[in-house]
Amino acid sequence: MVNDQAKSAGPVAQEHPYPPTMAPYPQGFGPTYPGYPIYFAQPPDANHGDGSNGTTPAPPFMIPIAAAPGMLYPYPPPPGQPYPQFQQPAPPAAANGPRPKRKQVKMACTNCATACKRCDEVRPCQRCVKYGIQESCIDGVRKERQKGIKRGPYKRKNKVTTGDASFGGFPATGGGDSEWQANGASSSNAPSSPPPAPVHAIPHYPPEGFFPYFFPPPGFVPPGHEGGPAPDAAPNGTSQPPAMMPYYAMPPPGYFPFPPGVYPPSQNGAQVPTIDPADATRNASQPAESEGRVEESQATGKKRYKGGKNRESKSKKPKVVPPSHISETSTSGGTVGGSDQASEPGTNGPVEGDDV
DNA sequence: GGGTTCGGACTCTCAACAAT
DNA sequence: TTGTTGAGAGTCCGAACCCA
Repeated sequence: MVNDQAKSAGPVAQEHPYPPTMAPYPQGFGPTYPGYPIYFAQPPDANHGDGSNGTTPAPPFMIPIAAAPGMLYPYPPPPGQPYPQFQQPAPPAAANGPRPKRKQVKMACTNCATACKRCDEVRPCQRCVKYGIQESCIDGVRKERQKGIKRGPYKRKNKVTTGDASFGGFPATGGGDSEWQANGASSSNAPSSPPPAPVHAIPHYPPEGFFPYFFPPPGFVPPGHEGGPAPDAAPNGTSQPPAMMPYYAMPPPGYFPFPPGVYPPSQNGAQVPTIDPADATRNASQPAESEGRVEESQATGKKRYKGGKNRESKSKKPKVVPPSHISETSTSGGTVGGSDQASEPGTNGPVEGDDV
């Protein structure tokens, strides 16, 4: 069964409203070329400088690369170091890791909220456009949080004194600053079981202000956060990548980005499509969307609804359309689109204060 | 087979608390 | 005053169900 995203994977779905100025990566950089950043503020195009020397600043752009999972390459390997070869991530492996956080919109439109479907920030949202109900695609009204609710004494959690901030689901483990784990997977638990295959899934967005960096070459020991070598540096100079890729606010010593205009040519000249960062996040962790979700659902032991058509409406979120209304609208044919929006308030206008 | 419904997991927000 | 906690409120995944 295709889900909403899959169903909308047509032309409409391709028109992501963001990033607004995303431009295709200049042709000439093959999809397998690993030496460049996925996310550039300026494209490494000889025709586009940084704007400081009279060249035309190019718009921000981003490219997906077929790099090994967990690898981002803002900087090419140092001289003499070959570009590593990668394989596409194995979907099952990604499914074993913790699922990425689901990103929600700030406020879903009334139609999407009623239908419990994904919305987006723009109005009308893609879904409403798809179903031709953009007139009713408006933000709902968020209820005021009740004030004055007495809350019990809070239990202070043990403060983690490793001094590390965790970047959005990528907690640094206690062993050291550079001992990162993919998607928050802990390296300290499950000591007896063999470690899972290293899934170098990394955040698709490095911490703000940081640049992702490719795995150091053999023998390269990045400086630790406190000056010492990173504990997870590849021992004895093997090419075994660390469990987690470090981020560098600046290129590490000995590694410098190419100046504008002098990036090496591509290896195969294939065109690289642009991607939506949001989708990138989703896709990276869910290479095969349906498969991953099935597994994740099974893994979480998610109970699923077993009711019938006359099941009660959600207790948590009272629906604005009573069953009788659903039946009425679905049979009257007075709606446009004929989708799950048929029984939505969109056709009758937004129902505000439905639960007030 | 495609569309619809909606249970419930998941995420976000922010007031209540706790620490300083 | 600042930082943390945790529950309320909202989003939306995805399986069950419906219908042409």
